Amino acid sequence: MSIRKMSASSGEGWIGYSLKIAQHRLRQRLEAELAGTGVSASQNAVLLAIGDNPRISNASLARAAFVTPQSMQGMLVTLERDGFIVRTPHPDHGRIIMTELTDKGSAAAQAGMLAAEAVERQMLADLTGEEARLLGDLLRRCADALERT
Amino acid sequence: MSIRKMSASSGEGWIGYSLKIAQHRLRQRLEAELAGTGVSASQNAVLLAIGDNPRISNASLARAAFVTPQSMQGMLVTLERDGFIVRTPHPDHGRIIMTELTDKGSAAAQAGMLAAEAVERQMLADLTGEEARLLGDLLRRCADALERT
DNA sequence: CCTATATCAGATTAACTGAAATCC
DNA sequence: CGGATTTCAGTTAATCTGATATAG
Repeated sequence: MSIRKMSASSGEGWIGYSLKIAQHRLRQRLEAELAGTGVSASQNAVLLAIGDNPRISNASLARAAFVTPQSMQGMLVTLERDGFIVRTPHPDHGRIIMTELTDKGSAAAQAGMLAAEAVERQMLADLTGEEARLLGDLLRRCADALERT
Repeated sequence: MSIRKMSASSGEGWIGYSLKIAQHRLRQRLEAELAGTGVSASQNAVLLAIGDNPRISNASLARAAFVTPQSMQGMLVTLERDGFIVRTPHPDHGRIIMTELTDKGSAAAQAGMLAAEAVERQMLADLTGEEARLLGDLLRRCADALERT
């Protein structure tokens, strides 16, 4: 019952497939690298975003991550429950809640940053600097092309 | 409460980030394109794999998709419930169950194929043929590099 | 006995829609 | 009133680990 080829329609030829595989492996490697820190790859991305934009609101975070406010809300609830962030109401604006990293969150973000760097390095290990730069450029152009309605 | 920049650690500079965004948009566009067919992008990938490998087993499918047999099992249960596939025991081998597309499943796979082609075309719209070929090559080399333990 | 296959049970994560309350 | 923000409630998809049964 071997896998004969997975040819034609379902696979290898498509660049979209290569994109999916590369991203899948990148995520798996990052999850493995983050195993000790107690945060997932997704949570790590959120922590890094908060570290760069202290006191950011849930709605802003959601927009930045291209998800609904409800989805981001779910992640923030978990991160707060686990002590990585604190959320305090905005002093002036009654509805907005500011999200900041705790010490634990900062430490996790720091470690996550190193993990992300290590995985990125591994991913690009076989590419020249020029090839890496080109890859980033091509990916951004693909993302832009996909955004057009 | 604008997003000022999302600079440094959390974003734009990283190729891993560009990879994630490109794949995210690709998936979103494909989901939109598949909206009428009643299958998700993940389900579509499974249908195409079955179309290419009739009578494939769950375990083989799982290996091909890099997920656990349990995960694939869940997808197959849903696809069978919705009438896209039929699963019949292997005549000789008692344990193996063969998965095949129904007429409905074949039609969905056909439509999904066209949708995937359309989205791939849009993604590559701004790239030359040579650039597209190069992108595929670079992505495969990244995926290979990430596979090394 | 060992391996592969299928499946059940349970848990988690991350996403969604819909609805409601609150603020500016 | 309109738009933005937060949050609750419910749902779904897709993943995981662990345990079980069976076939070869």
